[in-house]
Amino acid sequence: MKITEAMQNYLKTIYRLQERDGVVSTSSLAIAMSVAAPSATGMMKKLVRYRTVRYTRYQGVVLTKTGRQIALEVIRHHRLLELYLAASLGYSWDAVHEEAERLEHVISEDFEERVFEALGRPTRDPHGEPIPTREGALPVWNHDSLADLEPGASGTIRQVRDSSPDMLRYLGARGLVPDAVIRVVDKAPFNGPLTVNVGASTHALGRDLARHIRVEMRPMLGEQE
Amino acid sequence: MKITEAMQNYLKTIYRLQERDGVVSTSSLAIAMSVAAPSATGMMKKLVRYRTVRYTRYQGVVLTKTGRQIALEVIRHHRLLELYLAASLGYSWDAVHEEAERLEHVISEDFEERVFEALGRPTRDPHGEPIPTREGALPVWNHDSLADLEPGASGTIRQVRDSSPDMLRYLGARGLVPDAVIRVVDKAPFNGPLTVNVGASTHALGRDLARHIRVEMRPMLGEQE
DNA sequence: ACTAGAATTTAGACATTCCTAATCATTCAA
DNA sequence: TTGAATGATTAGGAATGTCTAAATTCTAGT
Ligand SMILES: [Mn+2]
Ligand SMILES: [Mn+2]
Ligand SMILES: [Mn+2]
Ligand SMILES: [Mn+2]
Repeated sequence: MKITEAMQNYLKTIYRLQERDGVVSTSSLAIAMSVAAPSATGMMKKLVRYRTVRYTRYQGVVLTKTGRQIALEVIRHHRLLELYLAASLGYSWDAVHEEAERLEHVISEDFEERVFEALGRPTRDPHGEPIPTREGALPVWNHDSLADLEPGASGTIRQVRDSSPDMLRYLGARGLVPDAVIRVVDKAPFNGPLTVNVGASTHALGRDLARHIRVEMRPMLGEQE
Repeated sequence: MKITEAMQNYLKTIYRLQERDGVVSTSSLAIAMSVAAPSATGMMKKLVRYRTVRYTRYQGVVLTKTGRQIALEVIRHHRLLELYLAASLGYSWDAVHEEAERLEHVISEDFEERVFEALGRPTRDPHGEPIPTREGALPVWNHDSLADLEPGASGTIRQVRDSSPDMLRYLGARGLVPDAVIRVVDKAPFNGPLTVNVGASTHALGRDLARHIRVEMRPMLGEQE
């Protein structure tokens, strides 16, 4: 009754898709996992045997409580590792994901605990994502997407959502990282770019980029009428 | 043409047995790998296709140059990881092996390099075993087994050879670790225990234990007649 | 309500790595 | 020199995780 690495990856992916879509379809899962649809169907049957998902033919899957716990355990490993690689081994934030993706399945609980303590019991990873607790609790934040802010709005970047290393490098070079204070100067119409202020500099950001950035808004001054 | 984790483990084990025995028999390999003999035979055929071993039916195997390089690469990962776990995460020397055994197959060359530098380009692991260089060079030391020393002999412990966590804990608690200075006080006959001096204390060690300890002898005083 | 097209599942296959049972080769001792 | 014991290989099969091709089910548009 061992949870294999493949099973862990499916559970982790189902967790992510379920957050986004509710019930998870076989095809969306297959695409997210980069496998053919029948592979996903086959794995669903296996995950049912392990009581980690509820699955109805042609109707998609959702995680059981057990499945969610396993997913969160793997996500905890992943995010602790990302932070450890960045903080203790000097990895850049665009390089941590790939390495953590393989390590997450092989570290022991002892390793997890030592890293957790070495990092000072952190709660967020280098991209600002919350780190699940040992008990599998995960704070749900609902920050605004930078793409939804209007000119004049300002706040603090809280998360830069999973994106390509290239995009992360681009954003990082411009100071668009968690905890940076940001202000929207302008927002061009027709899905045009946002002009934003970060620190001393100003940047034009396409909507695709802006959508990946989550901001905790500061209440706007002079809006209290 | 990917070298799988199973292949890496076989190559590593063949390397170790070849150092000890020369040509490696299927059965000794199977025992060392904790698999049935047919599994070892099957893997030999596969390793031949990858040109990592030379194998003649009923005659055993030896590594090719390629096979040896791969084995040393994995051993480098293993020993760097053992040292890193001990030095940077506070693992005790009896716990590092198990964790390194799984991590060694999944770390990147980048991770290897960063750990190597973080540790100050080390040359020996927590058990005193030499760490192969990036290029796959490995110094061959020929230290004496503590079991072979005679009363009066003294020297420095250089290696404590692969043994059980229990044994390592026992030896560690008594200061019998690499770089410790040791002197043989007495050696009981009939395969009896050795009485040794380490630091300020004296211990009686059975031959089985003593065989695992490798010592660099100091030339004995007053032996120059 | 039908039906075409999309989504999903089933069928069958392959690569890995391991196993047990049976067969074959080697070796050593009489 | 021969045959029994030991060691090694072959034969056949299971589990895992993937694939393509074919069949099935669902869903929307008419
Ligand atoms: Mn854990
Ligand atoms: Mn992350
Ligand atoms: Mn390496
Ligand atoms: Mn070691």
